[in-house]
Amino acid sequence: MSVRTRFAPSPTGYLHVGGARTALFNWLYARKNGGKMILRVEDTDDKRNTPEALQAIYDGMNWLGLDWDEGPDMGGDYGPYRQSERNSIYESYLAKLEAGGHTYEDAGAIRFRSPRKTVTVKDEVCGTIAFDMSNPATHPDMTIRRPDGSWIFHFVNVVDDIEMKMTHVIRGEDHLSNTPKHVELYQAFGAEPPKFAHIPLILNHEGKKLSKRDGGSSVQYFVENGYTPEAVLNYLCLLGWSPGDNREIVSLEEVRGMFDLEKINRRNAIFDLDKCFWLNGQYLQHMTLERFASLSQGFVDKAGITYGTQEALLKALAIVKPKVKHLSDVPDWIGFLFTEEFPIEPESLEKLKQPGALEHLAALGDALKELPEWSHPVIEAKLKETATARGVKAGALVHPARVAVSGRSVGPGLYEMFEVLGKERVLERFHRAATLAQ
RNA sequence: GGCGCGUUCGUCUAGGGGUUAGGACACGGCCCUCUCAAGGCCGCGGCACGGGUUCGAUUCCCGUACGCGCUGCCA
Repeated sequence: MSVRTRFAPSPTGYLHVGGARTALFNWLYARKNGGKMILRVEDTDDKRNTPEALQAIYDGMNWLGLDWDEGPDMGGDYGPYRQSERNSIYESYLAKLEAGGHTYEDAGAIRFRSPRKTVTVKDEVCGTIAFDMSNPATHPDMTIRRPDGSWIFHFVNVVDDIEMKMTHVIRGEDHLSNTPKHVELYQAFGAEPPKFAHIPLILNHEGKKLSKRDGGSSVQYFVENGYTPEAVLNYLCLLGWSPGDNREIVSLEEVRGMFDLEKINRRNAIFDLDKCFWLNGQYLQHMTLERFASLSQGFVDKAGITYGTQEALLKALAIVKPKVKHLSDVPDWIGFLFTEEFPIEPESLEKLKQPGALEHLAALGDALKELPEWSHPVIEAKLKETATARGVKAGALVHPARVAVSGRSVGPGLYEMFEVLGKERVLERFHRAATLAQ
Protein backbone atom coordinates (compact mmCIF):
# COMPACT_ATOMS: atom_id res chain seq x y z
CA MET A 1 0.00 0.00 0.00
CA SER A 2 1.46 3.28 -0.96
CA VAL A 3 2.13 5.84 1.71
CA ARG A 4 -0.35 8.62 2.30
CA THR A 5 0.40 11.30 4.87
CA ARG A 6 -1.40 14.47 5.66
CA PHE A 7 -1.00 17.87 7.18
CA ALA A 8 -4.28 18.87 8.78
CA PRO A 9 -4.06 22.40 10.11
CA SER A 10 -6.86 24.43 11.57
CA PRO A 11 -7.00 27.87 10.01
CA THR A 12 -5.94 30.11 12.85
CA GLY A 13 -4.72 33.02 10.79
CA TYR A 14 -1.11 32.00 10.64
CA LEU A 15 1.08 28.96 10.10
CA HIS A 16 2.67 27.99 13.37
CA VAL A 17 6.27 26.75 13.18
CA GLY A 18 5.23 23.64 15.04
CA GLY A 19 2.65 23.07 12.35
CA ALA A 20 5.23 23.81 9.71
CA ARG A 21 7.51 21.15 11.11
CA THR A 22 4.64 18.68 11.29
CA ALA A 23 3.94 19.47 7.66
CA LEU A 24 7.63 19.09 6.86
CA PHE A 25 7.92 15.67 8.49
CA ASN A 26 4.79 14.48 6.74
CA TRP A 27 6.12 15.82 3.48
CA LEU A 28 9.51 14.20 3.99
CA TYR A 29 8.00 10.87 4.80
CA ALA A 30 5.66 10.90 1.83
CA ARG A 31 8.33 12.06 -0.57
CA LYS A 32 10.92 9.66 0.77
CA ASN A 33 8.55 6.76 0.20
CA GLY A 34 7.08 7.85 -3.07
CA GLY A 35 3.75 8.46 -1.39
CA LYS A 36 1.20 11.21 -1.39
CA MET A 37 0.97 14.25 0.83
CA ILE A 38 -2.51 15.52 1.54
CA LEU A 39 -3.50 18.92 2.83
CA ARG A 40 -6.73 18.86 4.78
CA VAL A 41 -8.21 21.89 6.42
CA GLU A 42 -9.78 21.28 9.79
CA ASP A 43 -12.24 24.11 9.87
CA THR A 44 -15.10 22.43 11.70
CA ASP A 45 -16.57 24.93 14.05
CA ASP A 46 -14.53 28.07 14.06
CA LYS A 47 -15.90 31.48 13.55
CA ARG A 48 -12.41 32.73 12.96
CA ASN A 49 -12.45 30.48 9.97
CA THR A 50 -11.88 32.97 7.17
CA PRO A 51 -10.46 32.97 3.65
CA GLU A 52 -7.49 34.94 4.97
CA ALA A 53 -6.77 32.30 7.57
CA LEU A 54 -6.76 29.62 4.92
CA GLN A 55 -4.56 31.77 2.72
CA ALA A 56 -2.04 32.09 5.54
CA ILE A 57 -1.61 28.32 5.47
CA TYR A 58 -1.12 28.25 1.72
CA ASP A 59 1.30 31.15 1.91
CA GLY A 60 3.38 29.53 4.60
CA MET A 61 3.50 26.19 2.85
CA ASN A 62 4.29 27.77 -0.49
CA TRP A 63 7.00 29.90 0.97
CA LEU A 64 8.62 26.86 2.52
CA GLY A 65 8.24 25.03 -0.74
CA LEU A 66 6.26 22.16 0.73
CA ASP A 67 3.80 20.96 -1.83
CA TRP A 68 0.89 18.55 -1.59
CA ASP A 69 -0.82 16.17 -3.94
CA GLU A 70 -4.39 16.56 -2.81
CA GLY A 71 -6.00 19.47 -1.08
CA PRO A 72 -8.77 22.06 -1.11
CA ASP A 73 -7.15 24.06 -3.88
CA MET A 74 -6.42 21.19 -6.21
CA GLY A 75 -8.90 18.50 -5.35
CA GLY A 76 -8.17 14.79 -5.38
CA ASP A 77 -9.98 11.50 -5.18
CA TYR A 78 -10.98 11.77 -1.57
CA GLY A 79 -12.30 15.30 -1.30
CA PRO A 80 -13.61 17.65 -0.37
CA TYR A 81 -10.55 18.56 1.66
CA ARG A 82 -12.16 21.06 3.97
CA GLN A 83 -14.02 19.62 6.87
CA SER A 84 -16.64 22.33 6.61
CA GLU A 85 -17.68 20.75 3.32
CA ARG A 86 -17.79 17.15 4.47
CA ASN A 87 -20.93 17.18 6.53
CA SER A 88 -22.71 14.43 4.65
CA ILE A 89 -19.76 12.12 5.12
CA TYR A 90 -19.78 12.76 8.83
CA GLU A 91 -23.52 12.15 8.96
CA SER A 92 -23.09 8.76 7.36
CA TYR A 93 -20.29 7.81 9.69
CA LEU A 94 -22.32 8.92 12.63
CA ALA A 95 -25.14 6.72 11.40
CA LYS A 96 -22.74 3.75 11.42
CA LEU A 97 -21.83 4.50 14.98
CA GLU A 98 -25.44 4.86 15.98
CA ALA A 99 -26.34 1.61 14.24
CA GLY A 100 -23.63 -0.11 16.21
CA GLY A 101 -24.91 1.31 19.46
CA HIS A 102 -21.74 3.27 20.06
CA THR A 103 -23.38 6.57 20.78
CA TYR A 104 -25.75 8.22 23.15
CA GLU A 105 -27.18 11.64 23.68
CA ASP A 106 -26.20 13.82 26.56
CA ALA A 107 -27.71 17.27 26.97
CA GLY A 108 -28.20 17.58 23.26
CA ALA A 109 -24.68 16.55 22.39
CA ILE A 110 -23.74 13.16 21.01
CA ARG A 111 -21.16 11.14 22.83
CA PHE A 112 -19.23 8.07 21.91
CA ARG A 113 -19.50 5.22 24.35
CA SER A 114 -16.01 4.00 25.18
CA PRO A 115 -15.62 0.21 25.16
CA ARG A 116 -13.69 0.69 28.40
CA LYS A 117 -10.85 -1.58 27.52
CA THR A 118 -7.13 -1.20 27.46
CA VAL A 119 -6.08 0.33 24.18
CA THR A 120 -2.64 -0.32 22.83
CA VAL A 121 -1.18 2.40 20.69
CA LYS A 122 1.74 1.51 18.50
CA ASP A 123 3.73 4.59 17.77
CA GLU A 124 6.64 4.74 15.37
CA VAL A 125 8.39 7.28 17.54
CA CYS A 126 7.20 6.56 21.07
CA GLY A 127 6.94 2.79 20.92
CA THR A 128 4.02 0.71 22.15
CA ILE A 129 1.94 2.31 24.85
CA ALA A 130 -0.97 0.74 26.70
CA PHE A 131 -3.71 3.07 27.85
CA ASP A 132 -6.15 1.87 30.44
CA MET A 133 -9.46 3.36 29.39
CA SER A 134 -11.56 1.59 31.97
CA ASN A 135 -12.15 4.50 34.30
CA PRO A 136 -14.82 6.93 33.07
CA ALA A 137 -13.69 9.46 35.61
CA THR A 138 -10.29 9.82 34.01
CA HIS A 139 -11.30 8.94 30.45
CA PRO A 140 -14.81 10.29 29.97
CA ASP A 141 -16.78 9.38 26.89
CA MET A 142 -15.82 11.85 24.23
CA THR A 143 -18.31 14.18 22.68
CA ILE A 144 -18.40 13.85 18.94
CA ARG A 145 -21.11 16.29 18.03
CA ARG A 146 -22.31 19.45 19.68
CA PRO A 147 -25.94 20.34 20.23
CA ASP A 148 -25.68 22.85 17.40
CA GLY A 149 -24.75 20.06 15.01
CA SER A 150 -21.10 20.94 14.65
CA TRP A 151 -18.50 18.20 14.92
CA ILE A 152 -15.72 17.59 17.36
CA PHE A 153 -12.14 17.20 16.24
CA HIS A 154 -11.57 13.60 17.34
CA PHE A 155 -14.47 12.31 15.31
CA VAL A 156 -13.94 14.17 12.07
CA ASN A 157 -10.23 13.66 12.23
CA VAL A 158 -10.61 9.90 12.41
CA VAL A 159 -13.40 9.77 9.83
CA ASP A 160 -11.32 11.78 7.40
CA ASP A 161 -8.23 9.70 7.98
CA ILE A 162 -10.24 6.59 7.21
CA GLU A 163 -11.99 8.11 4.21
CA MET A 164 -8.83 9.63 2.83
CA LYS A 165 -7.01 6.36 3.29
CA MET A 166 -4.18 7.77 5.35
CA THR A 167 -1.49 5.23 6.07
CA HIS A 168 0.54 7.38 8.47
CA VAL A 169 -0.54 9.97 10.96
CA ILE A 170 2.46 12.10 11.83
CA ARG A 171 1.47 14.81 14.27
CA GLY A 172 2.49 16.67 17.40
CA GLU A 173 2.98 14.78 20.62
CA ASP A 174 0.16 16.75 22.18
CA HIS A 175 -2.08 14.23 20.44
CA LEU A 176 -0.45 11.18 21.92
CA SER A 177 -2.86 11.13 24.82
CA ASN A 178 -5.78 11.52 22.43
CA THR A 179 -4.71 8.61 20.32
CA PRO A 180 -6.37 5.83 22.35
CA LYS A 181 -9.68 7.66 21.85
CA HIS A 182 -9.02 7.73 18.16
CA VAL A 183 -8.17 4.06 18.13
CA GLU A 184 -11.49 3.30 19.81
CA LEU A 185 -13.19 5.10 16.98
CA TYR A 186 -11.26 3.16 14.34
CA GLN A 187 -12.30 -0.03 16.05
CA ALA A 188 -15.91 1.02 16.22
CA PHE A 189 -15.79 1.66 12.48
CA GLY A 190 -14.10 -1.66 11.92
CA ALA A 191 -11.21 0.18 10.34
CA GLU A 192 -7.52 -0.54 10.64
CA PRO A 193 -5.77 2.37 12.38
CA PRO A 194 -2.96 4.02 10.46
CA LYS A 195 0.57 3.99 11.76
CA PHE A 196 1.07 6.79 14.23
CA ALA A 197 4.16 8.88 14.74
CA HIS A 198 3.99 11.53 17.43
CA ILE A 199 6.74 14.05 17.10
CA PRO A 200 8.09 16.16 19.96
CA LEU A 201 6.75 19.62 20.55
CA ILE A 202 8.56 22.85 19.88
CA LEU A 203 8.84 25.01 22.97
CA ASN A 204 9.80 28.62 23.55
CA HIS A 205 12.76 29.78 25.64
CA GLU A 206 10.74 29.36 28.80
CA GLY A 207 10.13 25.74 27.92
CA LYS A 208 6.46 26.38 27.24
CA LYS A 209 4.55 25.61 24.13
CA LEU A 210 5.49 28.14 21.49
CA SER A 211 2.69 30.66 21.38
CA LYS A 212 1.62 33.39 19.07
CA ARG A 213 3.48 35.98 21.11
CA ASP A 214 6.85 34.26 20.86
CA GLY A 215 9.19 35.62 18.20
CA GLY A 216 9.49 33.07 15.47
CA SER A 217 6.31 31.21 16.32
CA SER A 218 4.80 31.93 12.94
CA VAL A 219 6.26 31.17 9.54
CA GLN A 220 5.30 34.70 8.61
CA TYR A 221 7.89 35.96 11.06
CA PHE A 222 10.64 34.35 9.00
CA VAL A 223 9.26 35.68 5.78
CA GLU A 224 9.13 39.22 7.11
CA ASN A 225 12.47 39.10 8.83
CA GLY A 226 14.42 38.08 5.81
CA TYR A 227 15.02 34.41 6.38
CA THR A 228 15.38 32.09 3.47
CA PRO A 229 13.07 29.11 3.26
CA GLU A 230 15.99 26.72 2.91
CA ALA A 231 17.49 27.89 6.19
CA VAL A 232 14.21 27.63 8.06
CA LEU A 233 13.56 24.21 6.60
CA ASN A 234 17.06 23.10 7.53
CA TYR A 235 16.58 24.36 11.05
CA LEU A 236 13.22 22.65 11.41
CA CYS A 237 14.71 19.36 10.20
CA LEU A 238 17.25 19.58 12.99
CA LEU A 239 14.59 19.94 15.64
CA GLY A 240 13.85 16.40 16.73
CA TRP A 241 15.75 14.77 13.94
CA SER A 242 19.40 14.64 12.98
CA PRO A 243 21.39 13.29 10.08
CA GLY A 244 23.56 11.62 12.72
CA ASP A 245 26.88 12.58 11.22
CA ASN A 246 27.50 15.90 12.92
CA ARG A 247 26.48 17.93 9.94
CA GLU A 248 24.33 20.96 10.53
CA ILE A 249 23.80 22.14 7.02
CA VAL A 250 21.70 19.63 5.18
CA SER A 251 19.57 20.38 2.18
CA LEU A 252 15.96 19.33 1.99
CA GLU A 253 16.88 17.00 -0.83
CA GLU A 254 19.42 15.22 1.31
CA VAL A 255 17.08 14.94 4.25
CA ARG A 256 14.42 13.66 1.94
CA GLY A 257 16.75 10.85 0.99
CA MET A 258 17.57 9.78 4.52
CA PHE A 259 14.52 10.71 6.54
CA ASP A 260 13.25 8.06 8.86
CA LEU A 261 10.53 8.06 11.51
CA GLU A 262 12.58 5.87 13.84
CA LYS A 263 15.27 8.51 14.03
CA ILE A 264 12.95 11.15 15.45
CA ASN A 265 13.60 11.89 19.14
CA ARG A 266 10.95 11.88 21.78
CA ARG A 267 12.17 14.95 23.49
CA ASN A 268 10.56 18.36 23.18
CA ALA A 269 12.85 20.95 21.71
CA ILE A 270 13.28 24.59 22.52
CA PHE A 271 13.27 26.80 19.47
CA ASP A 272 16.62 28.54 19.21
CA LEU A 273 16.34 31.60 17.04
CA ASP A 274 20.11 32.14 17.29
CA LYS A 275 20.89 28.94 15.51
CA CYS A 276 18.26 29.54 12.88
CA PHE A 277 19.79 32.96 12.38
CA TRP A 278 23.22 31.45 11.94
CA LEU A 279 21.94 28.97 9.41
CA ASN A 280 20.31 31.81 7.54
CA GLY A 281 23.64 33.62 7.23
CA GLN A 282 25.24 30.42 6.00
CA TYR A 283 22.64 29.91 3.34
CA LEU A 284 22.76 33.53 2.28
CA GLN A 285 26.50 33.39 1.89
CA HIS A 286 26.61 30.18 -0.05
CA MET A 287 23.68 30.65 -2.39
CA THR A 288 24.15 31.97 -5.90
CA LEU A 289 23.98 35.69 -6.51
CA GLU A 290 20.92 35.11 -8.66
CA ARG A 291 19.09 33.39 -5.85
CA PHE A 292 20.21 36.06 -3.41
CA ALA A 293 18.97 38.73 -5.77
CA SER A 294 15.61 37.16 -6.29
CA LEU A 295 15.10 36.72 -2.56
CA SER A 296 16.22 40.30 -1.93
CA GLN A 297 14.10 41.88 -4.61
CA GLY A 298 10.95 42.17 -2.52
CA PHE A 299 12.77 43.87 0.33
CA VAL A 300 14.56 46.24 -2.01
CA ASP A 301 11.33 47.20 -3.73
CA LYS A 302 9.49 47.62 -0.49
CA ALA A 303 12.16 49.99 0.75
CA GLY A 304 11.70 52.04 -2.38
CA ILE A 305 15.32 51.99 -3.43
CA THR A 306 15.84 53.44 -6.87
CA TYR A 307 18.59 51.25 -8.10
CA GLY A 308 18.40 51.99 -11.80
CA THR A 309 19.25 48.92 -13.78
CA GLN A 310 19.07 45.33 -12.65
CA GLU A 311 22.74 45.09 -13.43
CA ALA A 312 23.55 47.89 -11.04
CA LEU A 313 21.49 46.24 -8.35
CA LEU A 314 23.27 42.98 -8.89
CA LYS A 315 26.65 44.64 -8.45
CA ALA A 316 25.54 46.17 -5.20
CA LEU A 317 24.07 42.92 -3.94
CA ALA A 318 27.24 41.06 -4.78
CA ILE A 319 29.32 43.11 -2.37
CA VAL A 320 26.91 42.83 0.55
CA LYS A 321 25.96 39.21 0.11
CA PRO A 322 28.83 37.87 2.23
CA LYS A 323 27.84 40.15 5.08
CA VAL A 324 24.07 40.10 5.25
CA LYS A 325 22.39 37.82 7.77
CA HIS A 326 18.81 38.84 7.15
CA LEU A 327 17.44 39.62 3.73
CA SER A 328 15.40 42.34 5.36
CA ASP A 329 18.69 44.12 6.07
CA VAL A 330 19.61 44.31 2.41
CA PRO A 331 18.05 47.74 1.79
CA ASP A 332 20.00 49.17 4.67
CA TRP A 333 23.20 47.60 3.40
CA ILE A 334 22.88 48.84 -0.17
CA GLY A 335 20.85 52.02 0.20
CA PHE A 336 23.81 54.39 0.33
CA LEU A 337 25.08 53.05 -2.97
CA PHE A 338 22.12 54.48 -4.83
CA THR A 339 21.62 57.92 -3.38
CA GLU A 340 23.64 60.92 -2.37
CA GLU A 341 21.13 61.56 0.39
CA PHE A 342 22.43 58.81 2.63
CA PRO A 343 22.71 59.68 6.31
CA ILE A 344 26.02 59.99 8.10
CA GLU A 345 26.14 58.40 11.51
CA PRO A 346 27.21 60.97 14.11
CA GLU A 347 29.66 58.54 15.71
CA SER A 348 31.21 57.84 12.35
CA LEU A 349 31.47 61.49 11.55
CA GLU A 350 33.67 61.77 14.62
CA LYS A 351 36.22 59.59 12.86
CA LEU A 352 36.53 62.19 10.17
CA LYS A 353 37.23 64.79 12.79
CA GLN A 354 40.17 62.88 14.17
CA PRO A 355 43.48 64.67 13.71
CA GLY A 356 44.87 64.05 10.25
CA ALA A 357 41.79 62.28 8.95
CA LEU A 358 40.77 64.97 6.51
CA GLU A 359 44.31 65.41 5.27
CA HIS A 360 44.57 61.70 4.60
CA LEU A 361 41.25 61.78 2.85
CA ALA A 362 42.31 64.68 0.66
CA ALA A 363 45.57 62.99 -0.22
CA LEU A 364 43.76 59.78 -1.07
CA GLY A 365 41.34 61.71 -3.23
CA ASP A 366 44.18 63.33 -5.12
CA ALA A 367 45.88 60.01 -5.65
CA LEU A 368 42.77 58.26 -6.81
CA LYS A 369 41.89 61.07 -9.15
CA GLU A 370 44.89 60.19 -11.30
CA LEU A 371 43.96 56.54 -11.62
CA PRO A 372 43.54 55.55 -15.27
CA GLU A 373 41.66 52.42 -14.34
CA TRP A 374 38.98 51.98 -11.68
CA SER A 375 38.93 48.51 -10.26
CA HIS A 376 39.35 46.88 -6.90
CA PRO A 377 43.02 45.80 -7.32
CA VAL A 378 44.10 49.11 -8.77
CA ILE A 379 42.30 51.10 -6.10
CA GLU A 380 43.72 48.97 -3.36
CA ALA A 381 47.25 49.30 -4.67
CA LYS A 382 46.88 53.04 -4.92
CA LEU A 383 45.51 53.39 -1.43
CA LYS A 384 48.34 51.34 0.05
CA GLU A 385 50.89 53.28 -1.92
CA THR A 386 49.43 56.51 -0.63
CA ALA A 387 49.45 55.25 2.92
CA THR A 388 53.07 54.24 2.65
CA ALA A 389 53.98 57.60 1.14
CA ARG A 390 52.34 59.32 4.08
CA GLY A 391 53.96 57.01 6.56
CA VAL A 392 50.75 55.60 7.96
CA LYS A 393 49.00 52.26 7.94
CA ALA A 394 46.34 51.63 5.36
CA GLY A 395 43.72 51.81 8.05
CA ALA A 396 44.39 55.48 8.57
CA LEU A 397 43.10 56.13 5.08
CA VAL A 398 40.53 53.39 4.96
CA HIS A 399 38.52 54.47 7.95
CA PRO A 400 37.89 58.08 6.95
CA ALA A 401 37.28 56.96 3.38
CA ARG A 402 34.73 54.43 4.48
CA VAL A 403 32.81 57.03 6.45
CA ALA A 404 33.04 59.57 3.66
CA VAL A 405 31.69 57.17 1.12
CA SER A 406 29.07 55.29 3.11
CA GLY A 407 28.27 57.43 6.11
CA ARG A 408 29.06 54.64 8.48
CA SER A 409 31.97 52.70 9.84
CA VAL A 410 30.67 49.24 9.12
CA GLY A 411 29.90 47.96 5.68
CA PRO A 412 31.09 46.08 2.64
CA GLY A 413 34.74 45.99 1.66
CA LEU A 414 36.00 49.48 0.90
CA TYR A 415 37.48 48.72 -2.51
CA GLU A 416 34.34 46.91 -3.55
CA MET A 417 32.27 49.91 -2.55
CA PHE A 418 34.55 52.22 -4.49
CA GLU A 419 34.30 50.07 -7.53
CA VAL A 420 30.53 49.93 -7.45
CA LEU A 421 30.20 53.66 -6.83
CA GLY A 422 32.58 54.70 -9.55
CA LYS A 423 35.33 57.25 -9.37
CA GLU A 424 33.25 60.37 -9.77
CA ARG A 425 30.89 59.63 -6.97
CA VAL A 426 33.66 58.53 -4.65
CA LEU A 427 35.53 61.77 -5.15
CA GLU A 428 32.37 63.80 -4.76
CA ARG A 429 31.61 62.07 -1.50
CA PHE A 430 35.12 62.76 -0.29
CA HIS A 431 34.52 66.47 -0.82
CA ARG A 432 31.14 66.47 0.73
CA ALA A 433 32.41 64.62 3.79
CA ALA A 434 35.33 66.99 4.16
CA THR A 435 32.92 69.89 4.17
CA LEU A 436 30.64 68.27 6.74
CA ALA A 437 33.50 67.44 9.04
CA GLN A 438 34.95 70.95 9.05
C1' G B 1 -5.20 15.08 41.20
C1' G B 2 -5.19 11.02 37.30
C1' C B 3 -2.99 9.25 32.86
C1' G B 4 0.87 9.61 29.10
C1' C B 5 5.66 11.11 27.35
C1' G B 6 10.34 12.93 28.38
C1' U B 7 15.30 14.19 31.06
C1' U B 8 23.41 14.12 27.53
C1' C B 9 26.97 21.20 27.79
C1' G B 10 22.67 27.60 28.38
C1' U B 11 20.26 25.65 23.44
C1' C B 12 19.88 21.85 19.27
C1' U B 13 22.00 17.15 19.12
C1' A B 14 25.63 12.36 18.35
C1' G B 15 26.58 8.29 21.16
C1' G B 16 25.72 4.11 24.02
C1' G B 17 27.53 -1.25 29.39
C1' G B 18 34.41 -0.05 29.41
C1' U B 19 34.74 6.78 25.14
C1' U B 20 39.79 12.04 27.16
C1' A B 21 31.24 11.66 26.36
C1' G B 22 31.73 13.96 19.81
C1' G B 23 29.57 18.10 16.80
C1' A B 24 26.79 22.75 16.13
C1' C B 25 24.67 27.57 17.95
C1' A B 26 25.61 31.01 21.73
C1' C B 27 29.64 32.88 24.84
C1' G B 28 35.17 34.11 25.79
C1' G B 29 40.21 34.44 23.69
C1' C B 30 43.72 34.36 19.64
C1' C B 31 44.87 34.50 14.28
C1' C B 32 43.52 36.66 9.63
C1' U B 33 42.04 41.61 8.31
C1' C B 34 40.22 48.23 5.69
C1' U B 35 35.29 47.92 9.22
C1' C B 36 31.83 44.14 10.04
C1' A B 37 31.09 39.41 8.89
C1' A B 38 33.13 34.89 7.04
C1' G B 39 37.15 31.48 7.85
C1' G B 40 41.01 29.07 11.09
C1' C B 41 42.71 27.75 16.08
C1' C B 42 41.87 27.43 21.35
C1' G B 43 38.70 27.68 25.52
C1' C B 44 34.17 27.47 28.53
C1' G B 45 30.44 24.02 29.47
C1' G B 46 26.87 18.24 30.04
C1' C B 47 25.05 12.45 31.00
C1' A B 48 18.81 15.44 36.91
C1' C B 49 19.02 12.59 41.68
C1' G B 50 18.68 7.85 44.52
C1' G B 51 18.64 2.75 44.42
C1' G B 52 19.49 -1.72 41.91
C1' U B 53 21.60 -5.30 37.78
C1' U B 54 26.88 -5.80 36.46
C1' C B 55 33.71 -6.89 37.13
C1' G B 56 32.05 -2.11 35.23
C1' A B 57 26.68 2.23 34.14
C1' U B 58 25.93 8.22 31.39
C1' U B 59 24.01 3.88 28.60
C1' C B 60 19.67 -1.49 31.21
C1' C B 61 15.69 -1.76 35.38
C1' C B 62 12.94 0.60 39.45
C1' G B 63 11.86 4.82 42.15
C1' U B 64 12.13 10.28 43.13
C1' A B 65 12.35 15.08 41.31
C1' C B 66 11.53 18.23 37.47
C1' G B 67 9.44 19.48 32.62
C1' C B 68 5.82 19.00 28.91
C1' G B 69 1.21 17.07 27.13
C1' C B 70 -3.74 15.14 27.70
C1' U B 71 -7.60 15.00 31.10
C1' G B 72 -13.33 20.35 26.59
C1' C B 73 -19.56 20.62 23.63
C1' C B 74 -10.57 23.70 21.21
C1' A B 75 -7.89 21.70 17.33
